[in-house]
Amino acid sequence: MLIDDKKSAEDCHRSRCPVSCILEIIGDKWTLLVVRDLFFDNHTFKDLQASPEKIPTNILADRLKRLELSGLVRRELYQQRPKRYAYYLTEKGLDLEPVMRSLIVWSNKHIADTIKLEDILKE
Amino acid sequence: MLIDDKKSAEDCHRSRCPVSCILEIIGDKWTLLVVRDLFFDNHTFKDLQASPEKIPTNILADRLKRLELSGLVRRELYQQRPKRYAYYLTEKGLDLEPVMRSLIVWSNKHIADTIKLEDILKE
DNA sequence: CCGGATCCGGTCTGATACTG
DNA sequence: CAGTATCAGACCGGATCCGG
Repeated sequence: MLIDDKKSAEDCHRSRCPVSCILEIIGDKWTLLVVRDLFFDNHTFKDLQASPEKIPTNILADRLKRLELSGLVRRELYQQRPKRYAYYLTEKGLDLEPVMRSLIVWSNKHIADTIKLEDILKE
Repeated sequence: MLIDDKKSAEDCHRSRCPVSCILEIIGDKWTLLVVRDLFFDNHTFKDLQASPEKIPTNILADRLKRLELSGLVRRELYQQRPKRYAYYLTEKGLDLEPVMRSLIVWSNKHIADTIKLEDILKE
């Protein structure tokens, strides 16, 4: 995995379209779910794995790697032996908050029974 | 195609997570690109096909169907013989504007050389 | 020629098993 | 616990075909 999507990346850069370019990074089924969990204080591999969508371990590992490569996530060693890492959003990652927020607002308005933003943000 | 993703949909509904739910609709590589083009006054199949990302015709047809089923897009007959349809965002679809906007803002800030929002919105 | 539908090879996903 | 390996099958996307 982690093949470089060379062709898409070229397309993106050539067109210089901001939508196309960001979708190269977060435009798949799982990445934004991982970002969501990182926003809501899940930081270890285990925590991230425990989300209701049950992300497969290999996909999770791959997405974390990609997010790190893109500079949205940074790894931090929190235990020496055995080595354990926690994952945190960088500033660049945290800047996705308006995206997250607008997605939630839309869902709350248009999809019945989704958990309300106000309830989520009680932290 | 257009298989119903039954399992994911169940997961989404069970968790009631707004992020998860909206990603069921727009969380793939192409859908948001189609939405982008609809925002920027491309409405025929041909127009949509002409975007720099060169979406394959079968994928485009599939995404338009899904978007219609989700109620984000409506089709309008604009020519009788041969039948020709134009695609428009519904109100629900237009409500994605803040999502679109936040994505563009993020790209402008973090990805070099992407076309600026101000330039795009000169319409 | 336009708007798709169909076919098909290759890639990626994701369930499971496995390792340190 | 935190990942890596494996592998069948789903899905993507390129090419082609077809009705109007």
